[in-house]
Amino acid sequence: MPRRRTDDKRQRILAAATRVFARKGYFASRVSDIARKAGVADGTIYLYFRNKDDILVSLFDEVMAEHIATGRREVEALQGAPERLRAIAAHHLRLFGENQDLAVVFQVELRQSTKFMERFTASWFKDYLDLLTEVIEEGQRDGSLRPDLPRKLVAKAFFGALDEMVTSWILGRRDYDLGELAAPVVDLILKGAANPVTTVTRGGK
Amino acid sequence: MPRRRTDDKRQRILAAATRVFARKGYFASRVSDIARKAGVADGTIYLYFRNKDDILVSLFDEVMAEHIATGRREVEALQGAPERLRAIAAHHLRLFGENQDLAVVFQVELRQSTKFMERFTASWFKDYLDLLTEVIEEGQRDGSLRPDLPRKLVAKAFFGALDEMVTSWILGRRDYDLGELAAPVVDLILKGAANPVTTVTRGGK
Amino acid sequence: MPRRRTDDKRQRILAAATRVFARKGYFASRVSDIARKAGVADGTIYLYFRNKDDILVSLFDEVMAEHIATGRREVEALQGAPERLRAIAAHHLRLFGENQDLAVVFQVELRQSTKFMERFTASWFKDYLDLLTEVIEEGQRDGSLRPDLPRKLVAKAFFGALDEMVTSWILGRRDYDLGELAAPVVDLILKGAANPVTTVTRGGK
Amino acid sequence: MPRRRTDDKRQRILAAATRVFARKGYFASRVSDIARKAGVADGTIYLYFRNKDDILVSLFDEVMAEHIATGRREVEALQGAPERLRAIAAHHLRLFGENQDLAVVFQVELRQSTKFMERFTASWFKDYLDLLTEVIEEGQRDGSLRPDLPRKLVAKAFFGALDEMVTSWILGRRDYDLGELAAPVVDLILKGAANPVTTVTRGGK
DNA sequence: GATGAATGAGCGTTCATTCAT
DNA sequence: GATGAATGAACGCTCATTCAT
Repeated sequence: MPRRRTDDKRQRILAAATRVFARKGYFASRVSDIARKAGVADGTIYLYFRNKDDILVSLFDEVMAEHIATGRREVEALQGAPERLRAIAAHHLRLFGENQDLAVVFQVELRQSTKFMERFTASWFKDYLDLLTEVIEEGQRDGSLRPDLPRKLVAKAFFGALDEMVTSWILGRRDYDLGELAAPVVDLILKGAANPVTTVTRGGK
Repeated sequence: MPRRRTDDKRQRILAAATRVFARKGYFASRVSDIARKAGVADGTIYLYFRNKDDILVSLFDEVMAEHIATGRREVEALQGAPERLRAIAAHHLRLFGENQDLAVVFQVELRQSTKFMERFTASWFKDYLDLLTEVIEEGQRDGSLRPDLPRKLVAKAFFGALDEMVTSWILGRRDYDLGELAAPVVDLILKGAANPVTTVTRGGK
Repeated sequence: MPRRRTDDKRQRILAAATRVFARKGYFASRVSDIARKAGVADGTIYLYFRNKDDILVSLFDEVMAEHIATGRREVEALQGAPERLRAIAAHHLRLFGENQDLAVVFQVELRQSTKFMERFTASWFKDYLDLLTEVIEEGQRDGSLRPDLPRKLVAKAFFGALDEMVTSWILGRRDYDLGELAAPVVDLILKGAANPVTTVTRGGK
Repeated sequence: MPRRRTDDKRQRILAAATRVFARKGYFASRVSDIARKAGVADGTIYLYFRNKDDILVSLFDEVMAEHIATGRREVEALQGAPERLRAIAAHHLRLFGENQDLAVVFQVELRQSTKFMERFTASWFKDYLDLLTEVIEEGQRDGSLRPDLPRKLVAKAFFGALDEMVTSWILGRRDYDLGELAAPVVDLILKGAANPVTTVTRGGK
């Protein structure tokens, strides 16, 4: 067995875990299933991860760290809250639409227990919400967004809407392109579902 | 210990299960924990439920059946999509705000596996989404809602926003009233986050 | 529910137990299965039997007591060991051939444990063997049977041969008449499998 | 405790199981009893056997495979059906006389359910009966055995007689040598229990 | 570093038996 | 006598983790 540069093995284990968790669920997945799929011995897993939980947590931390960073970079390259929210939504939906196993793990398996949920809330979710809140705050400051809505609430609602798109898609037939929902979702969140014509007409009087 | 006859026992088991699941998580909860809390013998649980899964599923089915029915009744008593959406949001947030253990079970424990998720998606969630979709459809027909947005997408986004309010609240300090978020969430979904002033500015000449 | 003369119930339970044990095996049979088949409540069983074991043991004791008595009576009506052994064999094979459930219980279920085996050895089997031994002893005394074979051994071999006929039949397709094996088995035990012609012819020369 | 590698462990488990099953009976024996006696952890049992049933079945299959092979070899080294039947009987009785725990398992525990019985009938018992039937057939062909008796019936009666010797011995005080019964049993089966002198004399007159 | 055999704690579920009615 | 709801002890098996090699 050739000694590859370490860490190739770590990646193989994470990739294997993503598939196995997505297909069988976290609890039903055996550490030995992951080991087999990764082509390593059971014990080897424990050279790279503290325990089974740590695999799930690491999987999540590493994937998310990268994608948040990317998201933040993209956002900084754009001007205006609407444009930025559009970019974030597109990024979010594309990420999961293109990595279905990851989506399942993220939308379902990661939410097994308050233990994971709290961890995820405290780390990645907080960062993500902060990013959204900053964008919204800026939008409120520059007048593109209504100043009377609580920023955090808007951020959560925006996330909730995106999150539900992903979950629905995961649990359904997945026979449409998840990424294409970005535009209408952002449109809804920005302009609202109410008919402006009516309002404007009346107001225009 | 007296040999009771009927199914106040069933209710006691469900109530005990709600507490135990909420505090320890579904997997970490032992059937014997539930039995002890309900004041019955372990075996008695199996006179009322097929197995541990069945407790969770029944818990969910029974609570939700009632609350959907209530929701639908409330909706029918009101006129206009905006009013109705407001009622649904208030109902949704109040339900979980007032039953925190139930909220934890519903937001976290029930979503831990695709098995439960799919069940929940196919039954209660479908009904709920249908209710929302009908309300939205009516709103589009009577002109109160924009006709250019896909109804299902609006329904999902609306649900997602509410769902996220509950989850955030559950995982946070719960130091505010969940029910009071109904108004701003509905306001956001109806009017949007974008600043109508911009539009008005043009009109404001 | 009419109060039949007691003991009809006991018989119904025993009959039900015979069927249930034969079909599912003693261990896999539930007391509640027997109760259902007998048309009584679970608890009622315990008014007639001490416990599950006691059902099997009673079943066995009662059936066997009768059949040994019958056997003994038949034997006493006949003259000569050969005739008597023929009658016993016919009786034995007919009993089980005509009561297949009983045969299964007797050949298989009753032999589950040394506990049952020892009980059965000490009671019915001992009586049966005594009967056989007496018949053989008489045969040896009156010159119809070889005096040089240990009586008990002949009795056991005779029983073993019959027992194996029943067991084979039970486990096989049961597509022949068990009772018809009585004649050849007795013929074998009496005259032996060796070819007498050869011996006699040569010796007769 | 050192981590051994191979399957002296398997043998230790089988040996332990034989003792435990013989002493407590199959059902009353706990997997943990076997593990303790074998000096391994409970879980280790399941590295070598599928489940508790598999231990019993394997025990049986492995022991019997060897002994049938030995029996067949012995038979082939001898001439004439009588000689061969004598060898088989001696072998059979010696095997169990010298392995009392095995005898108990074989005569009692293995016969506790039609499940095991059918398995045993279909495999080892069939082979054994085939061996006997072949020997008998040859004897009928070469004139040493009566041609008018059904071969299979003789084989079964022979087996039944031996089997009963073992069972009686097991359930009794075991205060005689089981192997020494081979000669009289074979003598009985070959020459019969009837008094030939009487018959021949009278008939010869 | 890598292996994988061994470990043993842990638990859902069954079902014979009891006993208040 | 009869019922059947309730009891709770009992156990086979799994699998995350360890560690001698």
